[in-house]
Amino acid sequence: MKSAKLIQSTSTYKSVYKTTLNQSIVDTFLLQCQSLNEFNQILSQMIVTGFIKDTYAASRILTFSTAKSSFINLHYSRQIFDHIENPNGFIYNTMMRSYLQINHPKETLLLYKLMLKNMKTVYPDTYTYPLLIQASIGSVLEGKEVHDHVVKMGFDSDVYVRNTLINMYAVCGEMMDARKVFDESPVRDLVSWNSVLAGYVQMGSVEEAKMVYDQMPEKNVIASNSMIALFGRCGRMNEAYRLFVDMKEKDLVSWTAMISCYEQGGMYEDALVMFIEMNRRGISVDEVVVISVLSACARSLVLETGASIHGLVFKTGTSSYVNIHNALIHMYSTCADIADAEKLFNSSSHTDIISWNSMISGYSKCGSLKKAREVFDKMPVKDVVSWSALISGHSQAGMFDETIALFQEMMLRGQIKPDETILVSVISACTRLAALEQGTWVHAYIKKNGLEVNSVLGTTLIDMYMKLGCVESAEEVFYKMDEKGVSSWNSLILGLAMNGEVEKSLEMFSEMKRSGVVPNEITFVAVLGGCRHMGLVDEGHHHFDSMINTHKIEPNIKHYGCMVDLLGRAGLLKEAEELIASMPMAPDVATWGALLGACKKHGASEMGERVGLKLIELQPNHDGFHVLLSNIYASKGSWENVAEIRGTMIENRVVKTPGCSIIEANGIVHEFVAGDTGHPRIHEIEEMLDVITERVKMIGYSPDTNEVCFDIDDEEKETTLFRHSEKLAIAFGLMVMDPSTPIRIMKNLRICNDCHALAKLVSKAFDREIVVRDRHVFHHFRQGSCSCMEYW
DNA sequence: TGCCCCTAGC
Repeated sequence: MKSAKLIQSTSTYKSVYKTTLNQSIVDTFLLQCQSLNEFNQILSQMIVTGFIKDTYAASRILTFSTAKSSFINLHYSRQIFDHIENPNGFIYNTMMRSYLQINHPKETLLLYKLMLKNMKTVYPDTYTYPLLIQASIGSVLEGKEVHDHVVKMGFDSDVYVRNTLINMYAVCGEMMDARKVFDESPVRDLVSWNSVLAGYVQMGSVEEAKMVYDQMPEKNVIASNSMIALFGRCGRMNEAYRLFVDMKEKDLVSWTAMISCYEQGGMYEDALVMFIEMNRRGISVDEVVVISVLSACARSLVLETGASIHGLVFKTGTSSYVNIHNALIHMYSTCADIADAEKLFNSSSHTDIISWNSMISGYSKCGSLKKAREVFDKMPVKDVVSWSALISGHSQAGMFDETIALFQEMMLRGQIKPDETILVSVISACTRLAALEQGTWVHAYIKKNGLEVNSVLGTTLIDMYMKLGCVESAEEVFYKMDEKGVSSWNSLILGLAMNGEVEKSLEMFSEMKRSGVVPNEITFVAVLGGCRHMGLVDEGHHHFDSMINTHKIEPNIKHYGCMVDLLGRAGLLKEAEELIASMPMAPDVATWGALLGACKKHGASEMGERVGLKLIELQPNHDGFHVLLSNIYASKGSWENVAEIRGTMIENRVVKTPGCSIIEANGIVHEFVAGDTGHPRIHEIEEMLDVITERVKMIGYSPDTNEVCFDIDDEEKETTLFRHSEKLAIAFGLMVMDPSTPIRIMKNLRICNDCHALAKLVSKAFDREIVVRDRHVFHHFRQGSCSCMEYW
């Protein structure tokens, strides 16, 4: 009865055997069986003759069918299983193992339930529980349940069962439980030791792993290889190497582990030397080691070695492996040998997406974005890496508009979800373009889709919000981050200081130290920069000293630059000049430039002249220094000297960088250049400027004409001043933007005294918040005052 | 009939 359905599918074969079946005939037949047809012949015969009722025969046919997954699918095997009248433990185990092998652990567990239901005729044995334990990997709860059954049924003394339990807990990251099973084991074999060791290795718990390894009664190659890899991952190269040298029997994997340790630790030369030594000793190479060593070549940009490895793998015939082929293309394109990359790429069948992606990133790295796009367009199937290579390629080439356009194209097509690399590229492009709306959209997308904001992505978001003047949003990102790296803190500290919240910035610096994150040299650039904004001379000195003495960080030229600027702005010009003289390295243009700025601010025209002339000598084509020096002369009315500077500027072909401000209004970015008359709404803007002037003059504005360095009369000076790009942008913002939205402006140069004074008064007279980011710092203008407290 | 099995990547 039970066999009716199965016979149907096998009925065409019923007359093959006339003789009665026995095990020896079945065995002979199975030995030759190579297709489903042949299999069905014997199976139908077994059913018809009733030989299938023989438990041993049934187990043989089921074992055979589960082993031949190439022509018998598991569903069919299950049908056979269901037709076996008195399946024993062995038959259950075989079926359960098959489900496990095709990754259907749930079916394995269901079969166990069936087994328990039929407990009168069949019992789980020591072979059943390892299978069940493996089937419950992925759910600790299920694993514990199975563990309970093991104890209840009395199988917990079996070494196989215990070892599988150790492995299960270790894989699930439950090392306490793994360790408990291990410690309580009456018998421990090599597998027990290796399993518990593998758990610690996977967790990266190097001390625990080391302890287990040292206690092992006999050290096997696999355990030693794992330890080498673990030491490497933790950056403990010396220990990895010592272990490697001390190993009595090294195999190919030991060499590979050591080489990839070096490769991943950035010690590319050591990796290559080790590979050469391996070859010299005549140890054969495999795919894994070749890929590792090619990666070392790519990362260290040593094309020649890479090419000689190419020669070697060509000889051994491994170059035809797809993975090696791809690694070669990657190596050539990364080393900017795009011609050889192309040659290999064109010689392949183009079926592998990885080689296409390598070509895209190769062209991107060489700056051939057009070619990268061509390859991209020709690709039959694109994955997230293809988009990532193209998008980050454009971002790295400074093509920010294109970066965002590509991202929009990708989102529009809707097939690929962006990964973290893409998001980081797009967010930094938004930062550079001051495209806050677009950036905020990306952030909203991340939140909406519940994407993980890891340290890098979070830091990029903080950086964006801070550089676009949205302090609260930046802080929100920071507090929601799970893992805060030193760069996350740096972005926060730097951003707060940049936005005029220096006190908070310094508080965060203390908080950072309290939370155990070790500050690095960038942290101190941020901290000293904060002190500089507020003119906190004593505090600046204190942090500068603690950097050297407490944190053992050698000050670099940027730290000195900050200190010079801090002292100079505070009017301590002599002290600043002395600090420059005490620097262990040659002061750079920025350092002298800071001093020159300070001279201008404090009207120290004698020192200013000296420093200015020195700077012009150091960098004759820099526009800013000429302008600064010229301003120093202009402010004391030395028009002859001003004219002289203008002469040198013409002689040195210095072109004054025009001031340029951008403002994003209603999703569109508008650009204004000083003296601009090109904007389509320029007449309205000019009318608005008149309105502004009238209103602010009533509350005490008078143009600060000292800023204009040319010898022209005061009325004309005033007109020139009113063509400054930020004023045009402010007027435009007042015209078109909703009063509830702050007017955000990005300027390429520093904001001038006059524009600063005007912006303060506008914020009061028009009751509007204005945010101007200049080259150095943010100015949040609210109700007549500015967050920079007049330090900029 | 079984448990552990290390090394690589756009």
